[in-house]
Amino acid sequence: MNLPRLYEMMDRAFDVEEWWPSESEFEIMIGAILTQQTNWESVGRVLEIMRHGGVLSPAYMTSMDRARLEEMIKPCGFYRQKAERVQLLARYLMDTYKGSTSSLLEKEIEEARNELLSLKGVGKETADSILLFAGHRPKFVAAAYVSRVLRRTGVFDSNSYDQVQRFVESSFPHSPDRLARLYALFVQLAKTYCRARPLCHLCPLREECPFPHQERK
DNA sequence: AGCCAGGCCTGCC
DNA sequence: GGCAGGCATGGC
Repeated sequence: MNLPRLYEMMDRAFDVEEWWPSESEFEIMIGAILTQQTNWESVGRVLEIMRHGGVLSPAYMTSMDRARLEEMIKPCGFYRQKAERVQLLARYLMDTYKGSTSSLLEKEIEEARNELLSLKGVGKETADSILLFAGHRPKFVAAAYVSRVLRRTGVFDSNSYDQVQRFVESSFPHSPDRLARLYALFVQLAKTYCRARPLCHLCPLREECPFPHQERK
């Protein structure tokens, strides 16, 4: 098995259009933090409420009362950390770019990445998600799901974020759209059928599924 | 009734 | 550089 072939198989089996729905770059950035170790459906509900409340702008979020922000974020878990971190991000955008997200996202990519990484609560996966989905920049998100799928398919065996990222970026045609789609496909496959308890018998890849049909763990 | 979720930070080695 | 523990709510 190799990566282009795995991509074609997953692409035929899954529909990942509109996989990261959003109305603005800032909303994607906030969502990227809220979704850390958290079910996306919970995040979507919170974002919906925020959108409706007119909260989703750097200026407004910077000025918001912390306790009120925490209450809004509570359903996503880790709400104290996340409230602090989204507010720090908003404040950074205000102080550095007058609230313009594109000013950050359109900078030279490694420079933008390093700035994101310097923010509290923004690690590699979150920074790369923001660059890829909000900035449409060619950065692959080497999430845990990705290395899990690559290992089980025998395509690439490493748990190192940097190694997995380098592997994908160097062995796959990497326009932003393709990288985003590839990432979405990995997550869609892994979260649905290849967790701790594999559901291979339900997987739409069926006999084409490259995974060993494990029973458990 | 547990286990898991579209991670990150800190502290330690 | 890697690893353990903490962070917290909600869905299945």
